[in-house]
Amino acid sequence: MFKELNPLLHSELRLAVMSLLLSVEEADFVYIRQQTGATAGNLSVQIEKLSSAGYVEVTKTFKGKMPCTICKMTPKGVDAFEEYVDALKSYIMK
Amino acid sequence: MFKELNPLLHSELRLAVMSLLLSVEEADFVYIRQQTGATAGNLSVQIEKLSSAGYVEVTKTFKGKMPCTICKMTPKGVDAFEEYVDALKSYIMK
DNA sequence: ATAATTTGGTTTATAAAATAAACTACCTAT
DNA sequence: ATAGGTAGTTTATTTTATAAACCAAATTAT
Repeated sequence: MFKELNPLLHSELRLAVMSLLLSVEEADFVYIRQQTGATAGNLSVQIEKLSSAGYVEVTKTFKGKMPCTICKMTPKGVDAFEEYVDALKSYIMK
Repeated sequence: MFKELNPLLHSELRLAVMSLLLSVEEADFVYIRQQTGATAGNLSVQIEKLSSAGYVEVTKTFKGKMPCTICKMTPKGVDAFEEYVDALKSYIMK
């Protein structure tokens, strides 16, 4: 009847991050923050969750002398996202 | 960029209940429980939330001698659901 | 008849999640 | 040197979801 919704993706901010990364191939912390409107603290926590699930790969570099955290979706992340969208459809399509 | 997701609907069980009620016009507690696989306690809490938001109308009756809680989607609930689905699309359609 | 069991729930307690506030470290301009 | 900004992280608080415990009435078994 209703498919299970991956709780890691069923979160507004994490879903936004994933959606963003799906379309841009790579994005840094500041950009994601701007696009989502999230607070830095919240974003930091949620990216860490996506990272430790293996859905996004996080690389810490520097842009000049400023730290720069780059995020990139993994193939596993793409799969999870697609499965989530598919599951969602069991709720929103009648 | 990303539309806000109504937090009342962005919950697996409440979404399932709403989705169900959208298609059946009216359903009792036991039926919803069967279809969603939820525990009675969880379902009771979530229906109460949908009810106090005015998204579903709850009528307590009896079927024979057994209590029977009937739920029915309200127009406000339909609107909220549609808006939620629309908002979701800002995340899942690229 | 009365004792267990089941049904249809509600209430309360606990676990998990989201969010905000506070903090670190480093840079920049005054 | 200190005041303010950037790029985050950590910690604490609030909210939410879920499960466990409970209740009342009905049913079944003894």
